[in-house]
Amino acid sequence: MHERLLSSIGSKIALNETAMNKLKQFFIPKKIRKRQYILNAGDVCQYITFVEKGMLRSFTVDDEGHEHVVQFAVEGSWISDMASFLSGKEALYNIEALEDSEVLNLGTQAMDDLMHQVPGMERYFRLLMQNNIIALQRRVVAYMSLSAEEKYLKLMEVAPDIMNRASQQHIASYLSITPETLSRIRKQVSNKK
Amino acid sequence: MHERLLSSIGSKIALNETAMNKLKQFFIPKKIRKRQYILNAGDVCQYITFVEKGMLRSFTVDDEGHEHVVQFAVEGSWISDMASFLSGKEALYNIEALEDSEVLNLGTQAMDDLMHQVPGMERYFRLLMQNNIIALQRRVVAYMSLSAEEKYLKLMEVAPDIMNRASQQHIASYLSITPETLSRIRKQVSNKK
DNA sequence: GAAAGTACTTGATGCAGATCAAGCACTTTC
DNA sequence: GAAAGTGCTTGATCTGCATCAAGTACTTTC
Repeated sequence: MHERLLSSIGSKIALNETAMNKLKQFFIPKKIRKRQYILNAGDVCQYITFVEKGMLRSFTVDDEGHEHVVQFAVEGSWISDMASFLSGKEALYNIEALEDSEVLNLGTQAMDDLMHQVPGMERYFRLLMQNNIIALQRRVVAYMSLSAEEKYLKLMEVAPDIMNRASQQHIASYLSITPETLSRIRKQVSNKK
Repeated sequence: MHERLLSSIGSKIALNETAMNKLKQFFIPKKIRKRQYILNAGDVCQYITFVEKGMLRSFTVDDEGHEHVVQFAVEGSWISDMASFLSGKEALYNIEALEDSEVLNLGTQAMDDLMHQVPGMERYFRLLMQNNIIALQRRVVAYMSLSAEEKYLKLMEVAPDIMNRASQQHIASYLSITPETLSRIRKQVSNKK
């Protein structure tokens, strides 16, 4: 149940057997079923969640009732409403399982303790955050400079796994285009070859 | 020359006199003039830069030659091409001073040493990165769900200082709209009152 | 296996914001 | 202080993608 977690952390910082065993204890394992929510907008986000198996998405619903996918999380990645998790304020995002999934939840206090008690964990999280920023900046630039088709092709190139596993609606929402447009783009792209 | 830096760090972690003095030594102070570049796309980004005074922007130029402002940095904030700084690969962004400015540069090695030698700095940077992520996610959602006018009003609300100090072109670029559209929006908004 | 729900496709139409173009105001230069 | 450069405004036109609408295919339910 913790293989992915340990290999993710182990790839960035050195971990001995003792550290590994200690580490595990801070996390709460949980199985969630497809369509199940682990966070509802308006609640306070209690955990930062590591995905061992399956796939989740975070999304907001705007004033017109349109959904916007903020993030997909597959095996080996983290998901949360960080603003809410860190501040204790109401979450803006919902988090929903897109497949039956297994996750490891880390609470606020547990995260603090973990960083104090297991050497290197502060560093691990810093590196994680850094990589996250790089990815987010790229996404911002993509939204600013690319057409619908270009965004689609770029995502295809960067995250083909997501393209295969997520529904077209959700991919469209992530790219910030309508499902209709995505459908037309797909047709066009497949005709070109 | 280091007041802003020390107060920024001091607000997130405890710093005694000794730590403060030690800290300063890792940074290279530099004065830059308006329009001067401190990073050119294609070079490797050597520093993460703290702004003591003035204002800078990072931006990319796309295939059609259009500029896109990724970030504004005013007093008390950091700016860099993080992907390049961390990986040693070619930078995608340019960084340019929008006013005469004073900055403190932190090199890769210096950053590492700083985190090892001054307690709490690892934590400081983690917190910095976290807040950055929250802001970036908000920006992504804004791009996805808001109209040009709404994005303008939101930025006005969140960062009125930037609206006053940056040129209209740069603000338009940051909002990912044309200067013409921004001009029209401004007129509209001022008429409404 | 009929019925209802859900996901994707395809077509017709509309619109927010881009592009193109020209003019105005202010600032820098020598 | 004339000339050139730079930034903002305003108008006319164009366009990529959204919206609305209807149809098809596949999946779930009992």
